[in-house]
Amino acid sequence: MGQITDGPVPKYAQLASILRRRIESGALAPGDPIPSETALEGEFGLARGTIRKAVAMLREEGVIVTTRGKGSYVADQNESRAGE
Amino acid sequence: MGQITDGPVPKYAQLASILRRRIESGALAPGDPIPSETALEGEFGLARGTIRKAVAMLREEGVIVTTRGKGSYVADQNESRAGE
DNA sequence: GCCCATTTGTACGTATGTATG
DNA sequence: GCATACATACGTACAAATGGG
Repeated sequence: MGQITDGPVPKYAQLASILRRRIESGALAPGDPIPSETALEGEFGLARGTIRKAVAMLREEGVIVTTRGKGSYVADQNESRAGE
Repeated sequence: MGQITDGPVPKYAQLASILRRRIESGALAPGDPIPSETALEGEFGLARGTIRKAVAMLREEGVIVTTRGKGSYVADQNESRAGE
């Protein structure tokens, strides 16, 4: 479950989908921290650059908010979402 | 001597080799402190992240022992070494 | 106990090089 | 050429532990 597979869909897009589902399902609630890039590296066996691309997608969607030196957190529902 | 060079060998691996030699040669004896990360930055002109990778290698080899807030020290010879 | 400097630990930001399809 | 993916490397920020005064 939640495994990244080789195929036509880029790994970073797959990871973004997995994290997005965790949030939409409520497994990760607003204010909750997203696993760190290092943790996600270990969990999915991806390079950090790939992790960062996935996280950047969610950030652009307004799903998460990132603070340098601290981490990424699930955004509040009424937070502004780009491109909506 | 002991300089880090550009090339196929990663800088963190080069630094790990240099420190390992200092220990194996006796220049650093069991119980002796390893220079702090800041000191190694200055001595070798490397970023802290690179220093930390080298030190992590030696720690995994069981060559040194690290305590947060104190520093890293040359391990005793009969200290357990992973993967031996 | 409290401050403070030092040191390690953790985390994100950015850039570059290599390899592959 | 371009996007993907990995690895290396440097920079910056925040956090926690240690020890001295």
